Amino acid sequence: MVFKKRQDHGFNGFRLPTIPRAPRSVRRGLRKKTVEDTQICAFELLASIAGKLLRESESSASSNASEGIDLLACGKDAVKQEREFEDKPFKAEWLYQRNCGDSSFAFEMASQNISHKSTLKEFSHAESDDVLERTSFIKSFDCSQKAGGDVKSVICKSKTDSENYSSKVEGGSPQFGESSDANVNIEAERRLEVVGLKNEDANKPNICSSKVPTELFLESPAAINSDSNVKLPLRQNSVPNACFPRYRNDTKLGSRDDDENLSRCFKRSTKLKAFRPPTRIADRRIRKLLTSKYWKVAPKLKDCELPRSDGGLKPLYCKRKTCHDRQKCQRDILFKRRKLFDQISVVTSDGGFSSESVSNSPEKGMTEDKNDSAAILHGANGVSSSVLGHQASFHSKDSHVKFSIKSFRVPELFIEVPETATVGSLKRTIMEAVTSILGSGLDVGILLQGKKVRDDNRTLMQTGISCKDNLDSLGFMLEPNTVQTPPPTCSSDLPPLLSCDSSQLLTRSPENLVLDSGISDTLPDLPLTNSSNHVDSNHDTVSSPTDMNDKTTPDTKAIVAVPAMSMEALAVVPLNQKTRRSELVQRRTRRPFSVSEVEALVHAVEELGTGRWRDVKLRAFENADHRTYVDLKDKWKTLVHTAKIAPQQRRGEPVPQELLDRVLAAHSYWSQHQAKPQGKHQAGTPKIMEAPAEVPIE
DNA sequence: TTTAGGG
DNA sequence: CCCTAAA
Repeated sequence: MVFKKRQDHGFNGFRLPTIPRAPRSVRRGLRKKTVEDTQICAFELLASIAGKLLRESESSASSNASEGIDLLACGKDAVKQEREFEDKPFKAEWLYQRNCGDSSFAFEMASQNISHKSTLKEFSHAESDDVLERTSFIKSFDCSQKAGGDVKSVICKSKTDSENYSSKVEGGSPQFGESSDANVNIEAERRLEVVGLKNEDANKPNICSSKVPTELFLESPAAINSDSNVKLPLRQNSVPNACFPRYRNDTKLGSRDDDENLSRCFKRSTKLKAFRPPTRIADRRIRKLLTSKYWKVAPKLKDCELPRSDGGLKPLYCKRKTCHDRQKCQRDILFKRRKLFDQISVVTSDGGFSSESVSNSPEKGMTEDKNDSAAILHGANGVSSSVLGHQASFHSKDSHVKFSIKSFRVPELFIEVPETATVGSLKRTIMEAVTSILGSGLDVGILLQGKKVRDDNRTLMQTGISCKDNLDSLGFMLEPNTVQTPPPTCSSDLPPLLSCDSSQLLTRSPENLVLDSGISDTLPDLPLTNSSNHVDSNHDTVSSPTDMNDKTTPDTKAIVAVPAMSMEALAVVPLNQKTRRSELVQRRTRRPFSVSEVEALVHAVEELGTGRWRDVKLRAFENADHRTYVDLKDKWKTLVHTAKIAPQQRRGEPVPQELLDRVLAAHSYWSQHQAKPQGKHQAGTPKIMEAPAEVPIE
């Protein structure tokens, strides 16, 4: 029977195509992509942060994103800005400098008036989880620069000492957190100054592949203590722990409430870090990360997945409370969650920073990475910091502690996305998350010998940071500022859609997929920061374009949004974000092929063969703009598959067996006559046709 | 832009 | 359907 039908169709269908191929130019209607998906590279991230800081410092005052960008621009001299943390006693100056040649990026930060006692809280590697927990609920991004992969390291020096110390700090982000009241002001003395940039290269052989290392140097006056007089020396050897045992458990001065909670959520994730491949290359862009492979991998690597997992939606990043809620919310079966784990770059001994995080980019894999990797392994935390042999002498009160930070680590960003989400949406989601984080503000955490120093009030001396030994192990971490992002009910972390509205998602309307909206909400209040998250919200999508509330924010966004590129790119980019968004977008709505379409497809393929999808499109789907040749090719693929499987296993609108038989026949035929044979086989070759006979003919 | 494949 | 590497 079947047979017959086939014949009926005649192998006519298989005749060589008579139709000359139409010029490709003909095609139209296919979807176009923009290449430039937003990608974030570490560098950008860093830049954005810097920009943000600037802005804040400047406060509303001015500037457009452009300023930030400008700073970044190559060749430009460093710009300094002071920033005051209103909340905080600190005043910091950031110096941004980036040279094209050096690709050095420096921050100069001076903190003044730090009168805080800080207590340390240790975290050991073992504890790393905790640390992570606290710090991150977000996966960290590498700040590595895209290109060469920059390594970032922190170098500490004490001015007094001629010697330089370079210590690398693993994730370095300083937290400015909570010190608020300090009784003591140590103003001048305490300030941290950011010292000029240095090229690693000069100092060291750059292990890092990165051509343009970014370094941050901080110089802090030796005297950390309120009393400049204080002596550091004794402690040098002592481990912070020993020194300040009592502090350990101390309350966190500024500590965030949230941290712990958050951390819990993420604990597991933290482990992942260890696994991370050292590879880092700045170049990589997040997007790559996004790729399915990574996703898949990541989970495996870790155990971390949240228990709640399957269900459904997951918040981009959770804060503790939200997590619970969300869990409840999760229902969707449809969606799978994916997690993205990014790690933060770790500073390698040589200073190379590793950003392994997302980057997959193997290309660069530098040897140096090993170090990094090791570090990573320890604790993703970045706890490990290799120390360059630096000697620090803090004897003098005057002495300033100098350090350069080559890389910042951003805490893990935990992202969950429905399976149905497209890569584009994923990208967007990440961007948003990043943006949001930035928006909400990053805190800088200080790690001393792998332990997180929590109390901001303590002087450097008190904490032992001034000690040379400690400097080596001094690290900074960038962590999301939990505090700022209050966990407003649900919305806070996750986009509402994801969290609760799974149903919508299910519907698969693309719009629903948009993650942003929720995210944006998340960002709270910081004037500057807040809306930033929206970066892309798409106009197309549901989310409201309200994105930017502030003008101030734009910069951040801009930076983030910008695909990682050369500095120039950064400079340029600022304006376009929205455009991008639209493009990144959602996956097209699903439009199952109707039987008639299948029939038309089969017929066209019978005549044209496989491998000429454009022609098939033109012939049979000329008017169906929503069917691209890629779609047709994919459909054919699925038809072939469908035809091979048991009918019971087929899903969706049933395709007449007759068509499936033709599919197999044509598939078989064309697979054997691959080339679109000029020779004419025409109707002939019944055998071939029959071959497919796998199909249950009878 | 198309093809060809993997996801 | 998406995303990409190759053509």
